[in-house]
Amino acid sequence: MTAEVKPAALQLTERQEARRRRILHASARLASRGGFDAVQMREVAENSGVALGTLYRYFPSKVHLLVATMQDQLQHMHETLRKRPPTEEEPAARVAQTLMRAFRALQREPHLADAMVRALTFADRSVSPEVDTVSRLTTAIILDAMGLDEAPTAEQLSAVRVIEHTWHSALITWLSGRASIAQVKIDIETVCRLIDLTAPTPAR
Amino acid sequence: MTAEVKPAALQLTERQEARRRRILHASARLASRGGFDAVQMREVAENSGVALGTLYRYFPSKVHLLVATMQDQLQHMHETLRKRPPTEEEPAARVAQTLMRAFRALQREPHLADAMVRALTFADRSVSPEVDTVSRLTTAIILDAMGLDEAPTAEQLSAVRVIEHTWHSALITWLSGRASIAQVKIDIETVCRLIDLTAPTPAR
DNA sequence: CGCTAGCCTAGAACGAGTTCCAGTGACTCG
DNA sequence: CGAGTCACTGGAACTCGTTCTAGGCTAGCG
Repeated sequence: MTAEVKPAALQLTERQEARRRRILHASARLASRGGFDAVQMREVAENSGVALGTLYRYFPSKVHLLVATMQDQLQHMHETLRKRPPTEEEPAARVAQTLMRAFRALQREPHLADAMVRALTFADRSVSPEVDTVSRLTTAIILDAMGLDEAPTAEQLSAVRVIEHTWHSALITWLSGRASIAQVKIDIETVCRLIDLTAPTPAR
Repeated sequence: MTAEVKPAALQLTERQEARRRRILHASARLASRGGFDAVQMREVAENSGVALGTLYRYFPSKVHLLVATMQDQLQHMHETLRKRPPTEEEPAARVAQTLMRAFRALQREPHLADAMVRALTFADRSVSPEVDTVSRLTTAIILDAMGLDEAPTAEQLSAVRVIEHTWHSALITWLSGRASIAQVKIDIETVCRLIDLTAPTPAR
């Protein structure tokens, strides 16, 4: 990671950066209270001391705002995870361990997780760039966890994409109460087996 | 003292069943025009010759309506797929072939697919039973495609769940323009490898 | 110093999902 | 036959995301 890749924010002044932070903070706070529905644009604006129109200048829709919130949280998590890399040996186990850590972190703020994930999957084409950024962040977290020596192969990247798919979707089923935590764990462990399967030096 | 009954499936008169059909039909038609946003409750009501309040009696929210629409379409697809079972030999290939067929069918009505999938992933707890029905239908389609002789093992069921996760999430990335059709194909083929991996009598 | 350009604020206004209400018609039970 | 019940109708009303308008404040520039 070299420079800030904020697309919407080109050279913000300090006051503007502070506003942006206040908005994201208010968004996360409201989200952790009551999830997606609790993040109401008027309230976000009020809580961050900004006019409604200004909020919309910074984030052109509620989904944009929540996806940006997710970016923020993910960056946080990425750093945290980096500080304590997984203890397992095998790449598959390392990824599973990392994702379960992330999952436990989300469990602590289920409403926030709900808001962010719902926004992410509900996002339409107009939010694609931002969603893509989130996706790249997630990919980076997984690749980090794998602890590869060399660049990943195309096959491995496919496996990582599938793991991401499973991660998001499993999260949704858990958030909507249709899957238990144990089931999410099993699903993650199952999909992580793909990593062994696509290792360049097969241990099959 | 009459017990509260689920309005969906229990003891509808003929006129009511006809109304329900008209509503679902109007919903699908509007969805195939312009996706999620084009399905407007007032318009659905008008197009199916029903008052708005009545529409809400049958389907308590737009998401409920669209998930029910998906149920309907999935049932259709299940029958169609049954009539032409996959030609491949190996279970993994059979499932991949079946899902790609389903995918091509969705490509023909991308807006409809958009509306249904967005509704599905956006659904909150109040829609859990309906979403679960959709999930069971999908599971049935995949299990059918596998062409098992015996009941699936727990491991296989995990693999099927992961395939479902991947299916939904890959669909979303395609619908929001962040993945190409080729990429969806690769992801599906990748995840289907889990089937071989969890086969009770390993084919390799 | 005054002007113009932007960004910001307050608040009205609009659209679509959802809820509510008064009335109507049909069917059942007494 | 009469009364009550219940689904349906038409439409008003409410909420919240989003857009629009008018005016104010700041900054840079002549």
